[in-house]
This record gives sequence, C-alpha cells and structure tokens, in this order.
Amino acid sequence: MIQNIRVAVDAIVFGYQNGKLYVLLIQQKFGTNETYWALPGGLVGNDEPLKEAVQRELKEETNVEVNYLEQLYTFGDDVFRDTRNRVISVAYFALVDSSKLSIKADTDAEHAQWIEVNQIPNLAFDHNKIVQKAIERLKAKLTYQPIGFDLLPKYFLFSELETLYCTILEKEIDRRNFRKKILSFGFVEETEKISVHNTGRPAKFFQFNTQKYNQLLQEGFHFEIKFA
Amino acid sequence: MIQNIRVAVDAIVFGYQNGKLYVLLIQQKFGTNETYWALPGGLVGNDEPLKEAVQRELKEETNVEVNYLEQLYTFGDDVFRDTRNRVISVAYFALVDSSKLSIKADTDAEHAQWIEVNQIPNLAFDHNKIVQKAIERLKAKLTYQPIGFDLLPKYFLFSELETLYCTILEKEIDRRNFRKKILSFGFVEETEKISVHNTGRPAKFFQFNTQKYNQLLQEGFHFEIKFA
DNA sequence: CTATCTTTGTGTAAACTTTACGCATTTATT
DNA sequence: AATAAATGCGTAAAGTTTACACAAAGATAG
Repeated sequence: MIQNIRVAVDAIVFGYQNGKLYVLLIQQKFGTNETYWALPGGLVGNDEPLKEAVQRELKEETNVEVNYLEQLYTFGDDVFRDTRNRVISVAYFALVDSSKLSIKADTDAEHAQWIEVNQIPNLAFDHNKIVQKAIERLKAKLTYQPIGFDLLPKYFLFSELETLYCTILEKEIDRRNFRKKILSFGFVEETEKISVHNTGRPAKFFQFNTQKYNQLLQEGFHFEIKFA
Repeated sequence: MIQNIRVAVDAIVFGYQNGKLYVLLIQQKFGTNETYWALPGGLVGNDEPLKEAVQRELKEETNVEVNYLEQLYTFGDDVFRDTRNRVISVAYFALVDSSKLSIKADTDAEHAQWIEVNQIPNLAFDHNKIVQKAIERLKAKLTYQPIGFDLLPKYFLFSELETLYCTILEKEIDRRNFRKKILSFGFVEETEKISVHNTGRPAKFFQFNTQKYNQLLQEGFHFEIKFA
C-alpha cells in the first residue's frame, strides 16, 4: 500500500498594538466569487525543513518576518479535513513586534491582513481550532517565558508591558506589584530615553536585556508571573 | 512538482518501578547481523488519525496499552533522516503504570523491552534526540500536571510517589513538606488498605481521585509543585 | 502662576506559602 | 525490652504575594 498524505505548514502569527491582539490572516479566492479567510501556510517542499517552509510561506504570502517562531501542534486526526487529499498540518506559533503590523503590500501580500483576535471570521478547514490552541499557548507562555517582549518594540514603557499582559490574559493586574515583580528579575532595564505624551508624568523607556536573561537561565533562574 | 514525503508516528512510552524510570524500545533487525534499537512506531495509514496510528503500532510492536497519551513534537527538519525517502515523524509521549512493565511477549512483541533511561543505547535515526525531548517534557509536566499518578498503580504509598518525584526530577525533596503539599490539594485520598513491608511502620495506601481533580480544575485550581 | 488632571514612580503592612526541621508512632528484629 | 526503620504530624522562621497609599512630574485651564 502506498501512503498518500500531504504535509503542510500553517503559521499563527500574533501581533500587538494599543491594547489589542491581532492575528495575521490571508484572504483566498476559491472559484470566482467566494473568498475564504485562512492562516498563511502551504505545502512543504520535498527537501525543505518544516521551519524553513513556514518562513518561506510567510514571506511569500504576507511579506512578514517574525521575531519568534516555535512549533505549536500537528493537526492530523481530522482525516477528511480537505476533501480531495488527506493533509496533515504542522502549525507554528509566531510573534512579531508592533513595528511590523503595517504590512508592506508586496508581491502576493495584498490579501494579508491583521485581524483582531476577538473579530476572527470563519476560517478555512480547521483553522479556527488551530487559532484557539495558539491563543491558549500564548496565554500560558506569557506567564512562564518572557515572550511578551517579542510583541513590543525594542524600547517600551512599563505601562505598555502591563497593558499587554492585561489584554492577553484578560485580567486586571496591579500596576505597582507588576512593575516590582518584573524589575526584581533584573533583565528589564531602564534606559535614558524618556517618553513625552500629551498627558501625565513622562515615563522612562525600558528594554529587555537578552544577555542578562540567558545568564540568569544558566544560573537556574525560572521566569514566572502569576496573578490571581 | 509532486510532494513525496512519508508521515510516521513514534511513541516514547515511560514506565516507572522501584525508583527507576524506563522507556519502551524495540530491537529491529537490519539485514542479517545488525540489530538496531528504536522507538516503537511506523507509517500512518491513509485514512488513519495520527493518534490511532500510534496506538495501533504500540499494540502491534509491543502489546502495550497506555494510560496517558499526548502529542510531543513533530520532527521534520532533518531532511535526510532516512536515506531512501524523506520521513517526518510525529512523536507521541505516553505513560503506563508499573503493572504493565512486564510485557506479554505476544505476536511481534518479542523484541520490545523496557530500558532504564540512563542506559539507553544508540538508537536509529534521530530517536535519541526525541527521547531527550520527551524526558524534558516529563520533568516539566510532573510539576504542573498530576501525571505522576499515571506511572503508579491505582493504590500507592506516599513514599512511592515521593521517590518517583525524586527520581524523575533528580532532586532531593523533603518528605514531610511533599506530603503536606500533595494532601493540601485534596485529590489524593487515604484508603483503608495498609501495606506491610518487612521493615518500618506499616503505611496507608493512597489513591488519586480523578473526579475530585476535575472538579477542582473547573473551579480554577491549578496544580503545581515546586522544589528548589 | 497656581490649581487640577493624569500618569509615573516608590513604599509598606498584612496575609499567605514555602522551607527547614523535631519528634512521636508503629511495626519487625535482636 | 531495646533498637532500627519507615510513617505520620506539627511548628517556627524566611520568603512571596497581595492590597493599597501617596509623592512626583509634566500638561492644561483659569
């Protein structure tokens, strides 16, 4: 018996801006009239590593390069997901910072769009399920890995970091305890830069020190943020 | 271009007994003399869900039925893993309780064996890497999900649970604090049964109450055991 | 030019958890 | 009866988290 199964990759790319969480989707035409929303992705090349396939598809379909990329889950229990051929899909979870939220509408990227997570339409195949799983992963990871910083620009305000956590975790967090906790880790550093907004006391910009974080990891440090 | 990639599943099945952690491996013959150790697994059927494929292969090759099964990771970046054809492998992570550590040598199961994790030989393909990843997952999960109980018989002694944690996490844990912590959760219950061993005070058998655990989960409970 | 608004930045006391042990209890063995 | 080995219970000190109060810095309006 000859095995006849296709292998695809899909990407769930999250972006964050102004208290809102977005997912990168593409609009595809099926036939003449019908359009579908779907996750960026496609078939894997014969000699192409999975991770490279995701990056290639993202580049081709959306012209986005990600800050963070990890495998999420392989969806392959739905045997008749696609009616023509069996396809199993290796889904990847990715993050970009807000500077990339404006997609440069190159090549094929014209149908790519950032959609707010609570406004996601019906997607093709089992893509809604995949997005759901990705959101759960994002929520979980936020509390035990410092991935929140990959969703923010290099220099950010503490209030931005805090609002990001509140938005994604859908929780109220005490501003003062949050700041104390994060600063106690020692890998988020004050910079000289100062933000001047129209109202309130000017705030210092902070940055994530990757080197310091890695050093702490080696010393057995374990990142964790919990809020009841 | 036609895609020509095979899809396989592999299982990393852990078992525990008397302070030792084991992995289920199979011995395969290549040609006449050479034997290889490998993880149980094989190609997925055209209309077969991934999870069912793992269970089928396990049954066929080892005659073992698992207590716990979850997807681990999809290994597909090593393009020339197998020299003939590209194969991507969806690895599953599984647990059995000690009652199953004696394999009934049925059918094809004669070449299956439980090997202690720190005595694992060189395995076929990238299977050593896969096992390593599975051990990491096991260590991590032990601290945030009550999966330790799937490695023990229905009725177990506190000292067994404690030694299991010490063995797998490779840490010293204070016996008294461990007991207090676990009992405080409320889903590990004392039974009437009493163990009489050759030495020391007889100990009560305990059991995991799944129903109680699920109820707590619904109330927002989050399992966690940390030990510095 | 001072009062007010808004957001940032620092501190501190109470409640809760974790850690580190001490010791009594129950059996088998000498 | 004394000893050894493992179980079972308790408590004080150290550390963390939670809840909340208030000062500081700039913008704006009167």
